[in-house]
Amino acid sequence: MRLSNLYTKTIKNNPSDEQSLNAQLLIRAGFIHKEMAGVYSYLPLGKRVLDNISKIIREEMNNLGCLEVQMSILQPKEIWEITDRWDDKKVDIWFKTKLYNGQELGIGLTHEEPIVDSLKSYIDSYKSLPVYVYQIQNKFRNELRAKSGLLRGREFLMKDLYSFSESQEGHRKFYEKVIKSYQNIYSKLELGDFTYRTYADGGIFSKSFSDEFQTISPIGEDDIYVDEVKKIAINAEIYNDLNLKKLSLDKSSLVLKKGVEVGNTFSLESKYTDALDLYYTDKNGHKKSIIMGCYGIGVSRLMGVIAEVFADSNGLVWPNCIAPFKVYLISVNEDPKSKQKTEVIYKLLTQKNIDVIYDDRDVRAGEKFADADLLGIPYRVVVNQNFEDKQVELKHRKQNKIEFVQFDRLESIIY
RNA sequence: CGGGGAUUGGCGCAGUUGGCUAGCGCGCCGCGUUUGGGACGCGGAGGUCGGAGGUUCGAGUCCUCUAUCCCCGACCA
Repeated sequence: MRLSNLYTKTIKNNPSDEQSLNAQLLIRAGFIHKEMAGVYSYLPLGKRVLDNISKIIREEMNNLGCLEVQMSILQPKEIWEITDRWDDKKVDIWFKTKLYNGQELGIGLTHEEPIVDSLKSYIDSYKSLPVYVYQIQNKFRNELRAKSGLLRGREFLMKDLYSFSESQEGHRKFYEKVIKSYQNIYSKLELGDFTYRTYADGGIFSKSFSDEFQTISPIGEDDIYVDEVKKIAINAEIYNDLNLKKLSLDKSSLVLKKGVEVGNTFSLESKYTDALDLYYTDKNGHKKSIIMGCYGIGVSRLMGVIAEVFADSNGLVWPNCIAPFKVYLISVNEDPKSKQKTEVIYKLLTQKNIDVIYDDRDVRAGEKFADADLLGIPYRVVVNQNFEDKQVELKHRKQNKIEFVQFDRLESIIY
């Protein structure tokens, strides 16, 4: 993409209506636009990051044999009344609306009820189980207080996976596979070293713990006790002697930290499936309950967390795999032929399917460097006099040193 | 929902004890000089001060109500 083609632009001042680093930088760099408190639009650059994160999650889900669906945002109230989750006194974060005929509708805040309800049309026998189905969609929650930029919004992108198993053993096995898969996702996003599987309250439906994935950051809302050796943690909400014993955690090796919940997995037993009358018939012809699990990852929240934790004083720093572009290509004005040469390189890189932003603006080099840094593009390539020897200047966003490499080698360095 | 802070061109801000044509920086447009870390000069465009009501000869400055945003707390299937 040519920068001259990008309608967004960077700004030097932090917006006055945002305190959190992630929102400040993402707005300054033109990744997101604030519509109202807790509601953001994703601009061309931000959309690419969001899609790249989704892609990584999607790959992992597909590897587990999960199937992606797109569910409706508008929800009929009847199915929610069955599980007693329609009443505002029970679930106080609903956005609701009405048809002209007066029929009440909910704006999807989660999708357990509708997915279970829809499966009734297809699941009746043990032969059709298990079912693993996921969605990556916007969810809407009327939070009393939106905060921290992308970390707690009223409209946000979320991946939710729902599993339906015929037995506890089957469920348990799959559940642990999802945990593994989540760990892969956080590793790929370069958050692995400081994202902890964290035991948390299982909720009213479950005797067991639920699992949260908490990324350590001062901006986090959760207090968690971390065992840095065992690489697990326990949420302060359930921190007590009994639970420590259950989890064989030793008080003396736990450190209190702030965490951002970037994922959550629940065992739901058969609470929703029973309630909504989704059963299956086993080999012996007996009607049996279906064991359900749900597994969420906040995609837009992850974008905020990553922006937040990797940023430096010059701006954003994206991990390679989710950066909106891999290369920020710059021509310099001191060399009169630089622009022509850069055009050539731009075309070559593009042909090789490398995502590159070509800063073709007629501005001074310093401004381009500053923007390259602010946008957090992993590789900066500058074309100057050295190109006569097929050399271009290469700089990694995360490092300060500049190296000169043969143009042909770029492809092997950039991935 | 309780407490605190904020709201003035696109963005960030300043506006004395109410006083005459509401300023500054960034950005934007034009011309010129520059050209490796957000250059500089000159010339422009652009705001009626979140909204409503009130006090006053006179309100961005005072009063009342209200909306929105941020932070802390409560809350977070």
